[in-house]
Formats: sequence, structure tokens, C-alpha cells
Amino acid sequence: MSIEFKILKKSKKSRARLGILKTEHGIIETPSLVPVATQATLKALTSEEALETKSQILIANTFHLHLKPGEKIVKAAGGLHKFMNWSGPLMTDSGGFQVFSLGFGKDFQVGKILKYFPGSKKEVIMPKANPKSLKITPDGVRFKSFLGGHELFIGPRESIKIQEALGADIIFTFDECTAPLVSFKYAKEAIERTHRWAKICLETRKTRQALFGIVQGSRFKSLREESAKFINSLDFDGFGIGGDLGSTKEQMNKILDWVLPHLDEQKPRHLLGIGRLEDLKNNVQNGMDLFDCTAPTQYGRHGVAFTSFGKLNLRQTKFLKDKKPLDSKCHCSVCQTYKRNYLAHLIRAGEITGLRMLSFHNLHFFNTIVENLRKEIKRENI
RNA sequence: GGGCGGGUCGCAUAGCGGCAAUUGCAUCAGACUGUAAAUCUGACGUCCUCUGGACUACGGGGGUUCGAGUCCCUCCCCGCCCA
Repeated sequence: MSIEFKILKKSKKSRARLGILKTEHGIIETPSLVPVATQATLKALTSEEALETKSQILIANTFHLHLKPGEKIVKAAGGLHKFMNWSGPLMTDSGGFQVFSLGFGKDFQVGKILKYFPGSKKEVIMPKANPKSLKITPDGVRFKSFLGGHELFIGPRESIKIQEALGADIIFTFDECTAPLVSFKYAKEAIERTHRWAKICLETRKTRQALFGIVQGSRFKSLREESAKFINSLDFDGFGIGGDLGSTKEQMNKILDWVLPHLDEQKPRHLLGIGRLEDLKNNVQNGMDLFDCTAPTQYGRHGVAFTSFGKLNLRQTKFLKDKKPLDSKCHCSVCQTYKRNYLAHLIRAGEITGLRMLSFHNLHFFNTIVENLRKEIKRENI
């Protein structure tokens, strides 16, 4: 195993823990946010800028990099680290999330956090249902008509081989991230697939890359427990917790309560795709060591800045006359240099520089919050 | 002076007898959690007892018609061409 995880301190007030995750490309102080670099870039930012935002580790995506440019290109370029000029630790997600986002997520126009329950009961996803644009089989997933209409098959073996070629420090098992609309029976069938695939992933991996097994089970207690126990029983280097985690913080905490007691405490835990501003502290208190989220960069590109004074929508005209920095308490280079009026102008003018600066600030802002949470664990405040 | 083309909700466009009227831009508001995402959704004449209704509207005035942005007459304005 090419990672080493050491817990430095455990909170007495919560599950929070302070740790050091060592990889062959450097260490990560945990808990840590993992900014999302799907296509081997934090959208709009260079790898040097990513470092300046205090990002410690990035997560790229197997599905997207397999399509473009293809893992052979990345491998020939010397691997993902060299390819994107990021010398720090990297993860790759397995493509399991795309089974959801390009499948039922797209069909029902829902995210993995359900905001509303669309329509009547007949819309609940029943066993053997398949999304429009992909087919989930016992062996993997056939993605129909993505690039130029040709089909693409990714199963556990394919995902691991791609991730080995990409060469991240930490890789994930190929799972089925289920939609929040699945019925119990569907979810049960899905974790059976996910578990079978998890074993195949473990058997397939030939490299020294750390492999994290992903716990699924949707919003169902028995399935979450079963999944946690099963994934824990295999020789993974860490855990991912994925899928539907309910619609509220309370529901998510309840689901995590079902899962966490069954996971080996000594192994790192990654909460997949949960990391909005309001989640960060909760994630840490739940003992999550890593958590990725697209929010900082995505909101940035959509014109929204997170600040100590709340979210700002820089598209609003009022900011054209605002001479304050985005966040007077922020030490990032954008806040040191530019004012809201200029940023609002860039956003309104559709200038990419504005999106870049908001992405940069948001990442710095999120990373600083998590950095402060680490200090809080050290001071025994949380 | 003559010929032609044109004046539509901020701008630009569509419309050629049933229209509060297309589309784009702009504007305003909202959404975004392992990135189909520099994206998407909604509003955008006024008012109201607002899954509906009333009023005012396609340069001005008049006419034809059950009904006119659309047809006719006339005036005003703009553009191009010829004198």
C-alpha cells in the first residue's frame, strides 16, 4: 500500500479526528476538502493556482478522462501528476457517479441530494429498471451514445485498469451510485452489484495505488449496515461513503450513524460529494477525513462568491458600485487585490477572468474553513 | 423633386386577417453537493379578487371587417438610389 494514515488526535466531543495521510506525492493534513478536477483540471484554474488556494489533494474522474483524452494519452504523458503538473496527491473517482448522473439523475432531473419528490409513487425506481442512456448489467455499465454515438462499457475491471493507467495515489472502486428515488428492492440489488464489483476491483488492482471501497445502500438502514460491514471486511486502504445520503443534515447524520460503527477506525474515510459550506463542519464532526465537492468551483463559475458575510451573487448590479473586497476577512490574492465592483463587471461582461477569480477565492475560502476546523480539533473545540 | 425599402414590448428580430405578439441580446430573480454545468430555470406592457380576468398596445390619424401589427387612404419620420 502506498499510503499511510495516522490519526493524531481524536475529539472527545464528536467523531472528529485530526490525521496525516501520507502518499507518494506528499502528505495531506486531514480532515481535508478534495477539490474536484474532473477533467484533470480544477475548471478555470491552473495547478499552480490550485496550490495557492491551499488545496492539498485533487480528485479527477475516470469516466471523463477515459473519454477525453483517453488514459493511454495520460499514461504516455507520464501519468496524471505530470500531465497536469500537479506534484501533490491525487485521487481518481471510478466513474460510479456517472452511472447515476448520466443515468437516472439525468432522466429524473435530480441530484443525489433530493430536494423534492417528483410525482407519484410510480416514479420510484423499481428493480430491473434502467435509465434511458445507459444499461446497468451484472458486469458493469454500458454507456450509450456519448462520444460520437459509440458505446462505452465500464465495469470494475475496466475502471481499475483506467485508474491504474491514470496513476493517481488513491483510486476508488467502481460502484453504482444510486438515485435518491430508488425503491428498497432496487437499492438492495444495486449494493449486491456494488459489492461484487468491489471484490473484482480489489482483485484487479496490480499497482501500489491505494484503493478505497465505497459503501452504498441508499437511505435504508439495513442496506447501509450491510454495505459498511461488507466493504469493511475486504482489504481496502480506505473507505468512500457514497450515494443518497438523504435530503437534510439530520438524515445524513442518521445514515452515517448506521455506517460508521462498522468501518475500521484506522482507515481514512472519504465522504463522496458532500462539501457545501454548510456541510464542512458536520463532515468533520462525523469523522470524515476527506470529502470532495464541486461547489466552490461550480458556484464560482456561476458568479457566486462565498464569503464570511454570506453568499454573494456577483451578477447583481449593486456590486458594480461596491468598492469592498469580496471578503475583507479573506487573505486570498483575489481579496487582497480586487474589489467587488471589478469582479461584478467581469462576471456581467462574461469575462473568464471573473470566473477564474471567483473559483480561486471560493476554493481558498473553503480550504481555509477546513484548515480552521483542523485547528478546532487540535484545540478540542469540536 | 422622383423611385424603392422600412418604422413591432430597452436594442435587434419574426409576424403577411383571430395576437399581449416569435426569437436573440440586455435586464431582474432563482437554482447548483463523487461536474452532461463559464450552466440551467423563471420573470420581463400596466393593473387586479392572479392555474383566472380587466385595461392599454405594433409611428400618428382615419377607413374596411364579427375581428387589423397584418388590408385600404392619408400624414409624419428613417434609410438607400436617381435628379
